[in-house]
Amino acid sequence: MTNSSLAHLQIIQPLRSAQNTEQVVARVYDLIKREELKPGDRLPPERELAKQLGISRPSLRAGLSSLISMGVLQSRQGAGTFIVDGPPTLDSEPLRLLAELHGFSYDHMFETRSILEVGAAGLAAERATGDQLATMAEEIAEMFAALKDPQQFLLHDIAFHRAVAAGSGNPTLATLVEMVSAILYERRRDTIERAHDFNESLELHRRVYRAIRSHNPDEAREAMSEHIVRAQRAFALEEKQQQERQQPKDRI
Amino acid sequence: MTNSSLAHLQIIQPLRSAQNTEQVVARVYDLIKREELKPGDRLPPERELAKQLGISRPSLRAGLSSLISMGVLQSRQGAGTFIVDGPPTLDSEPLRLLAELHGFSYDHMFETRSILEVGAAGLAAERATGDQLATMAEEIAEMFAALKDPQQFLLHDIAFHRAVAAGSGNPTLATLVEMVSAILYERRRDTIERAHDFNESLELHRRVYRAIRSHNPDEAREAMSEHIVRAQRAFALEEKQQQERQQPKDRI
DNA sequence: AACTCGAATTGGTCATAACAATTTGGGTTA
DNA sequence: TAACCCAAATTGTTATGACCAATTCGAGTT
Repeated sequence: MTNSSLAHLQIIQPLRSAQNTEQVVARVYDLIKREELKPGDRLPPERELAKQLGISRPSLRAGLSSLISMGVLQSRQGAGTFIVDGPPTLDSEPLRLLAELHGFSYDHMFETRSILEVGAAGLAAERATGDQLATMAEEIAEMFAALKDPQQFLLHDIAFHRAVAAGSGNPTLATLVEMVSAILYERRRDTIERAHDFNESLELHRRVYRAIRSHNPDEAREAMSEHIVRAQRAFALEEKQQQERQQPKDRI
Repeated sequence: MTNSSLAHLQIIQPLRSAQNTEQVVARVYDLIKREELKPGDRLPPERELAKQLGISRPSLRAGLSSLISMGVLQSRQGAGTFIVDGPPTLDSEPLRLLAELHGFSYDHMFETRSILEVGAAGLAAERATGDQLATMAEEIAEMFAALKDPQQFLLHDIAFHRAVAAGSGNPTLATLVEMVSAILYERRRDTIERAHDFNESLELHRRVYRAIRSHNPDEAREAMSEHIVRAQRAFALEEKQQQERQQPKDRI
């Protein structure tokens, strides 16, 4: 609270990036909006884009770099720069950095994830399409097949939750779910090892699925809430095991 | 669904930005983590940072540009580059671009905002500190004082919601609330004009506040939910008026 | 003691060049 | 003819160096 009392009343800071960077972002924004480009398409080469905008290539690259780190673009040396395709799979860097900067804890992330996913499950119970339900069922089947393979199980776990988020029919919500989950999943991928009770996890997923399929929002919310509480416990356990494995090493 | 079936199973793409950009991000991340730098501090000059990392200035700038657009850093020509201070007031650019890219609608954003803020209100009812409650009360008083001034009213409206989000005791959640709200508020700042019933809005805010103060999570959630539904209606109305004002002009 | 102004600092931009990975197309070969 | 291979073109990646613009800060002046 050292700021002036007006500082935190601002809605959005007027101009944070350099002028040229803003220009590049606006230009890409424009290309997308005019529908000259759609996800998967290739941007004009840097040299040409720079000429179009009347700026130098290093400046252009600063702008593109922003868009890449925000997960809007993706570059492949020799091939080109592309508009990111597929579902809104946001790169989690922004949140990860903010997390570090402000000392977010995993507990807070789980709490947030719970709020988002419980909401998504409720909406999915009202709106999920047949295709989306089929995807959920399919991923559950894959999870069952992967009971002995933690890494594989985790992948289908993710896919299931993604399907639920998509089933909410709300892309904004789905994107936020993705952002928060990505950090947690990535962490978990490193710690997950031995199979604690995946059967229980599978059963909880099934319960969520059944509730959504039978269009019961309250039950879907309740089931998802319960599921995430358990997931958080499993996560905490893995963290603890991880620490115990590392501690002796560090001590020597 | 044109991708291979494995593509959307990836958790996080391994390396999206250029190598040097990654290096810069990692370096700043590191400086923050080692607590050599804290919010508000100034980064070493670009020329020196570039030398430290053994990369060129343009490359360094591409990295810094990413961090600036993610709201982690802020540059002032002649002064230096600083770590953003204050509450996690995330620049909304990332979401705004994704919104454009995937065609998010305002309705979806409101729905998402509702899920987030209802959750935040519930948590705030359990955890809000005396200071945070005082801030909420203060902002409501300011809103009352600004009943005739839409722009001013909106600012204190924002501040109130920010206080509730802070009261949740969950910075992750608060940041997401900020991201989604920023887009909606910014849009509203442009359309808000004549005072439709601000008294009703004020009363709804009071109801939320009372519920939080009396530590009643269910009532807080219910009140916030109701409030946002009304806000969405007001927003839609303003959008409609805005269109009606513009349409005749465009037609001539 | 207050003010002014210019030099130093620092971010913002540009031009050019060289490098690395991918793509593409022509030529070769089976 | 079809498959393969290699070299040239394309395109992103990085570096060097220079100059501009805004801010900062201190020496000099009033």
